[in-house]
Amino acid sequence: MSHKKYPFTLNEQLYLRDPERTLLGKKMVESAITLMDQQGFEHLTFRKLAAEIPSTEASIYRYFEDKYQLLRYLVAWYWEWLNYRLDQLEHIPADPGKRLRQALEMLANSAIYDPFFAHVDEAALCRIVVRESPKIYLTLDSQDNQALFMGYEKLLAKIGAMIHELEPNYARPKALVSSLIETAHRQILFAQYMPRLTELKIKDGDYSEIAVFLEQMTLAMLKSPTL
Amino acid sequence: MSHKKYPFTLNEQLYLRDPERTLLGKKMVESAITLMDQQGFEHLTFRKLAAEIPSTEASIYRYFEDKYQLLRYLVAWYWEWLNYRLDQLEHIPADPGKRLRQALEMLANSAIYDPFFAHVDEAALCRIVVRESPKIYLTLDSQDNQALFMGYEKLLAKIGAMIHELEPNYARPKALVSSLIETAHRQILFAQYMPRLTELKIKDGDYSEIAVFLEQMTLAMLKSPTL
Amino acid sequence: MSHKKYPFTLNEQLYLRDPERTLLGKKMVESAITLMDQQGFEHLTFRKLAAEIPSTEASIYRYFEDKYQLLRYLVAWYWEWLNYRLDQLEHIPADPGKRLRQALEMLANSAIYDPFFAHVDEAALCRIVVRESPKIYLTLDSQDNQALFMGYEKLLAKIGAMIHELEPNYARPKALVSSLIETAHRQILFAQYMPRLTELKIKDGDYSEIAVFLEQMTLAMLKSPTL
Amino acid sequence: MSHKKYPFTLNEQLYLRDPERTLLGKKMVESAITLMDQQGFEHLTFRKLAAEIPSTEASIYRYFEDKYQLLRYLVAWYWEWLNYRLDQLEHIPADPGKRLRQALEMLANSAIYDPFFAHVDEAALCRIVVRESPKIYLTLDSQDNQALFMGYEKLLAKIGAMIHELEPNYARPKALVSSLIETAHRQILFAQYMPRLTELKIKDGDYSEIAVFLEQMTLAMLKSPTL
DNA sequence: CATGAATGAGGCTTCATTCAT
DNA sequence: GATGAATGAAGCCTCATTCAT
Repeated sequence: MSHKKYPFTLNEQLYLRDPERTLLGKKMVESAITLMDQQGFEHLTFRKLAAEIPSTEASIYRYFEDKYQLLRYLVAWYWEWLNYRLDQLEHIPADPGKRLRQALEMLANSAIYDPFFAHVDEAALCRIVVRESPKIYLTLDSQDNQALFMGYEKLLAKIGAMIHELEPNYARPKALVSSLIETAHRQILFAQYMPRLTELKIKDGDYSEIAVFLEQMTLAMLKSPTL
Repeated sequence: MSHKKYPFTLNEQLYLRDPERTLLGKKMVESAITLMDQQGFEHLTFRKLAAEIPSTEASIYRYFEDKYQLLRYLVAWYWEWLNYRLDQLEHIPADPGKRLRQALEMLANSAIYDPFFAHVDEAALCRIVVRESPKIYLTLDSQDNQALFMGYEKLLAKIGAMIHELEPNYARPKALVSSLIETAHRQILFAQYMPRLTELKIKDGDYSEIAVFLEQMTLAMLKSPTL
Repeated sequence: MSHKKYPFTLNEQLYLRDPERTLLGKKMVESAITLMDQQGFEHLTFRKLAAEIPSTEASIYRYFEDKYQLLRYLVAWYWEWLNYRLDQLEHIPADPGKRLRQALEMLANSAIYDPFFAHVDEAALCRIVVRESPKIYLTLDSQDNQALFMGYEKLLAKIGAMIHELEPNYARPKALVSSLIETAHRQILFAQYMPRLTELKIKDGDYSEIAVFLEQMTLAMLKSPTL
Repeated sequence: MSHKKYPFTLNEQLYLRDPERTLLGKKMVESAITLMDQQGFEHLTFRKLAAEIPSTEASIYRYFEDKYQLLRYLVAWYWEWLNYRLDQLEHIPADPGKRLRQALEMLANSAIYDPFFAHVDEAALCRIVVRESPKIYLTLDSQDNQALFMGYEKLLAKIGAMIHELEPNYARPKALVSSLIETAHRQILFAQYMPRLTELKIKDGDYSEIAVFLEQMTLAMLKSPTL
């Protein structure tokens, strides 16, 4: 397990000891996701995490400075994972419109389990990112900021490039793609927990209504004359 | 001050004693907004809040069960305030398109100070809503949920009705309006704190780029054939 | 109600304002018994009591200095009530042995509701006395002590006199009667909550096994040569 | 000290970390007994206990869940200690009557210091048991109950067996022995703090009057025909 | 490298009491 | 005489972190 090549790497600022390199570290990540998802980041403590693993608080301190670094690690992991999935798609040759549509579909499915990473519950991780990341944005110093949003920026760049292929003159690709990403997250959240705030539905793990909404928004914006 | 008619009322579930009815209560709201904005909800404690007012923890507990209820109060206040502002706009007779444009402009300006409520720093409150509300969504039982999102739903209904006037056949007004609201919040956040994630800029309190982006998105969606 | 002649009076040290003289006062006594029985004296507070009545903390302070005085009031009330019941029995002329037996039976039934005092749940009050009175014994200064145990001493004197009639030479009537009283309390407690500590049973409110045990103990002691 | 074999063990439900195994734990027990005896269980707090040791509240919480578990620990310790003392007596071969008399004498002396347990003030502990245990009886769920009263039950069984040797047909040995135990406690209490409730006296640590009273009660009951 | 133990600081909440009406 | 509001002090408990093994 620890010998399998890991398909992406995270900045060293995001941990003290790389949790992917030991079994104990992987359990930390796994349990941290479970606990944060269930109780919220605010109520996570190293004591509870240690009890869940089970291990000791002191052991966790060897891997992460504090729970904030652990959260940053998870959020950064999430963005890198989306990039990794996007890269997988690009192996498939296709016309620009189809590739963009696939990318949007992937965003709509951003809460879906990836068996390649056995110890990560991506659906739970996505909920964590949705809930907690706005808070991180406003707390960070620029150092941490860099490490965290490299993944987000790469994503904007890649999907922005697809847009450029389709509509070379579109003026605000980053604003559009970041809106698409955030809209995907929000509409998934609303569909699942506050159905009175949207008409979109998720039925039995089928996110196609979300995907269609994103596609519609994208196409409309690209055709629309920039005001 | 206490005789001035308050233009909207909040559900009784949102407090123990109505903070609008006493000077002490208003100070609580004012200081809570300041502290939450500066340190984040997680780091707010009634002890710190009491020190800021200044008063005592025990006094605050007479008004709010805990800091979670206080946060729910603030978020609900925010949505009711947006409704109130929207109602102000509607007094002005205008053609449907112009009224919708005014509504979107108001959303783009949702972080702007309203002198009518002297003790509320709306810009700070908006940041709080952006940062903390996703967390509330996932923590609530349905009781609290109701009280909290009545304001949000009313907003969707009102702007939805404007859309209906312009485009009676549009199929997903709630999904569209909730996306517009959330996009407004996000783009404001990105423009201010993570400028590498969007091209939109806010210059000297001028939110017009945000407003234009929202209008463009709206018009594009309404013209676009529903897929 | 407040005009009905009260059949016994309590020392003025036991209250600030006589609770028997107002409806509010009676509710205090009634609710205090309920709460102390259910949650224990330690967890009783004037706030909870006020909420139960319902009234305010400040009102209760008009009647009792603090919860300790309230407890002393209740315990003293209990002993006076037992005296009152004993006096009722003595109205019935009977032979000494029968009268003593009736007294013991009354002790065995000390947890039984007396409809004359509508606002007092004697069974609950008895549990309170059993649970809390040992604590009072060791906390009191002699002033309070006097007021509290007058009732207990009168009871010892009365039943001691009956014993004297039967067995004029018995040397330790107070030790015997106080043991009987305490044994009654304890065996009732054990029968109800810790049945593995005694063979005695209480079936459907029938305390006769307890009564028989007390009678047996009394008779045996009186016949036995004092060592 | 930690190597000396401890002559009895307490159920694991009665603590989080065994206080007998560390110096800090022993100090907790010692100081808890002192404070509870002086101020009463109700006024004991982990803060005060920590100050007395001296240590911190957090450290105490590693040993005991709360002060209720600490009280349960002490009460259970007390009953196990009586059993231990009874077992010591039984090493001495003797005729049944003499052994029973020795057992009763031990009960009458249940407040006497045992130098084997240097950190336990048994006289204080006995007062605590007398004052506080009735309260525990009525608060317990059955789980805790089991752990607490195993010691009491064992005591009843052992002394009950002695009675059986003397009077094989006696019908209610548990009721008798539990009454003897409780009478011992009560008469000691009365003799020391409320001398007007009993003729029995304790002079200079001489509990023989109590012992004689218990013996008399026992013999009388055993000779008495069961009603 | 991992663990068991300890603890200063601070979180959340309630209490007991008083004051003004 | 009764009530509503306010508050200093203290309750209970957990956290974040360090140290020694």
